[in-house]
Amino acid sequence: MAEIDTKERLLDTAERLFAEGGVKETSVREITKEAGSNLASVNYHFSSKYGLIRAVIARRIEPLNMRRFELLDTYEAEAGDTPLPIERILYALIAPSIEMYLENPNFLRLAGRMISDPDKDLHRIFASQLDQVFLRVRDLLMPALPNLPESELLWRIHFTIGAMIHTWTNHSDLELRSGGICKITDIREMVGRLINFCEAGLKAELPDVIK
Amino acid sequence: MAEIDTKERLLDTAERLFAEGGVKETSVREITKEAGSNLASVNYHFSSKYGLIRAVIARRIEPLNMRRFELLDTYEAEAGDTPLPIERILYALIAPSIEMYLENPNFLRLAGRMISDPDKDLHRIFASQLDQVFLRVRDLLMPALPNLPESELLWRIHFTIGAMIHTWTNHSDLELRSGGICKITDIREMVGRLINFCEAGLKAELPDVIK
DNA sequence: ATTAAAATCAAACAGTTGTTTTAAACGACT
DNA sequence: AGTCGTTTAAAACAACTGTTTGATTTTAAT
Repeated sequence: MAEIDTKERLLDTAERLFAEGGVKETSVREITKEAGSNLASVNYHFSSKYGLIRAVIARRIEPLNMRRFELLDTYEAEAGDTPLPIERILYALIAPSIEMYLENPNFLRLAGRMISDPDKDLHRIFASQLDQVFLRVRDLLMPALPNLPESELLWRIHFTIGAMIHTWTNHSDLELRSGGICKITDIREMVGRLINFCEAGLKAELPDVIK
Repeated sequence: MAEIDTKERLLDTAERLFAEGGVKETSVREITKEAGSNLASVNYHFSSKYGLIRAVIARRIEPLNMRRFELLDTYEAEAGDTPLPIERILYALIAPSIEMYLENPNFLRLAGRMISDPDKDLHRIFASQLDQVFLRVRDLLMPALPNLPESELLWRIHFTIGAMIHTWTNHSDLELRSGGICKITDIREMVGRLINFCEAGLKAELPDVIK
């Protein structure tokens, strides 16, 4: 039988339903019904709904971050002692989500929403992952932007992440507003635009007030 | 008696609890208990919980958008036939939320979360407000950036809004990550940084690939 | 003071929630 | 064939949800 594991079927179904309808608003009954499993299966395999949520997240987010660090490691090895080009740092930060989007369009929307989730534990799961990336990106950007005060750099990284996350989560709004001109049929193109935008923002001249 | 209206007390309490704990996860019982009113008062004054949610939103979001348009109108009148400086357009887009934050720190976090709310009606309430601002900003930025293809401009506005919203919603994360270096004690300074970042992003050179 | 509308109250309603329980079925191994 | 741990099944549980009801109080105008 080519039938998939109940456990994995639950993960897939939950991921989709969570992304479409929200975590709190999706009931265990909906998930198990759609997954064709028994109501009790969620508690059996994941011990609670919360356990299922965490499993859905863990399955995707760790590989995503791994890929970012992989790319950064590679680029850093190539660069040797010279500072990494900003564009490459941004590529390593942003591009791995492309692959994730292509193989699973649901998760990024879910992730984007969870970053500002009111549930502190859920929020922390994502935030702690971003913490690591954030610090690594900071360390790499500092030599690339030596004239920038640290606080200013940190704010700019924050803005960059914001632009990235919002693009993940709300690109369908832009498609509406632009009358269909801006859609992510070519997601690579979109990432190119985003990197270009953020690179310019990171390199921006300091206004006299702050300087 | 200097006692406040039950209706308004419900709005205030709901706003705070929604922001802290989420809309779906905050029960009518919590709200009415904390507001010191009867359980039925929400249904009496707002006909349903959903009605209360909409009232909470409407009370803040309309003045916010009004202020944006006011500023843009003023600047446009001053500028006459010359294109508006990008910095001023961005100021009109971003700065009104400062005042809102100062007098009510809760709402912006709530708003930032609702923009990507899975409930389509709630999402639309915010999205439709942003639609108007988006189009106005587009019309003003086009003459200011005449060499930019429209699709590229639209994407960049989208990135700008993303940076703005994420900053509203998640600045407390940055405060943690920066070890307290970046906090919004001076929110005006933060807005200055954000405008500076986005202006550079909007003005960025087109890479050869897209050009 | 009387009257009618507006507001509040306690109580109950009907439905959904995540979780637990107990029994049955399955699959692999001796 | 029989025994073991693993998985699935149906049903019930206790708690919580938004909403409604009908009586009571408060408020304001005549």
